Amino acid sequence: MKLTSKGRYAVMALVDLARFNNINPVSLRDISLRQGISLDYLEQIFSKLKKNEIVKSIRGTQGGYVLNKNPNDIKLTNIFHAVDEKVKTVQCKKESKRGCNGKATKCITHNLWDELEIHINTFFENKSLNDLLNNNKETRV
Amino acid sequence: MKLTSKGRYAVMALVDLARFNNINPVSLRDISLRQGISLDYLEQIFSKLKKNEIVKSIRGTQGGYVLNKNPNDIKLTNIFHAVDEKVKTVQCKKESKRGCNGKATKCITHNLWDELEIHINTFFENKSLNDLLNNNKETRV
DNA sequence: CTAAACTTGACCATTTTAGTCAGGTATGTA
DNA sequence: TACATACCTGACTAAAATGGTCAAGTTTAG
Repeated sequence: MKLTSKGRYAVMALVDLARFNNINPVSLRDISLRQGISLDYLEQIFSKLKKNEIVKSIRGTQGGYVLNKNPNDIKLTNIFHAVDEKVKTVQCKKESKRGCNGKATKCITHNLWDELEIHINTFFENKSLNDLLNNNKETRV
Repeated sequence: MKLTSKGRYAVMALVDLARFNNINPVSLRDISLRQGISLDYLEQIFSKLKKNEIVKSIRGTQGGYVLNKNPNDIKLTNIFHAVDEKVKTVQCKKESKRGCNGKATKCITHNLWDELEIHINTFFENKSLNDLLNNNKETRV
């Protein structure tokens, strides 16, 4: 069980973006340099963030990206959802007719995984981009 | 971010085992049939569970596996640890000298991933095999 | 009109996952 | 003692996911 780097990068990039958000659009090139993330990969990620209306793009010279919402209203759960980072514990949910493992009933640990998903998602829903900004200010050396 | 099936199977198999534990050793063959998990794969998993002293094996005809501890003392965290299912959010911890992404400092979201790991691990530490047994009894159809 | 920056989609090497396969070894029972 | 049952071990592998790169655009400020 691990987080993919797509999700990690998305959050890192958005925190970076949020820091400079008030002044100017931020170019992916800058984020790439500051955060050490490949430019091409960032483009894939921001394409998804834009589709999900988390950021807006401004084209042309001096263009870049800006947040499309208040940092307080951007929850981690929104970010992860945008880049297809989902908390998935059970496969069994797919086949709605049959239970898990092709049996007629739910697998004996089904409830557990449901609980776990809720537990993790709760964490993501309560954490906003703004929380991260503050947390980072406090603890930065 | 998802759970691997090795971890899921380990928990499923142990719940199955715990149900019949008081009477006789349970053969992997039976678990395989009841839970729809490949026998060969189960053997890999139980080899690890045994190394971690979660189960004991009894060889020969009528042999099988039994729990090595009270179901109350087997926490999910023990099971996952045994089968190498770990909650991993940050890569950055590996290179202790340098920070994340080869930079000198911690990445700006480092604290977040630490918090998340703790959040998830807490869940696993508080859940025992016994909890699962009871939970399953209540909700089974 | 040109350089900076966004946009899109195809492509790919590596790693992980989720097993299978092919051999064993130990032991209770007939 | 034979043999069936069940554990034991390690090598192997197909398929999927990951973590990107590459190429070829389009848009717009200056």
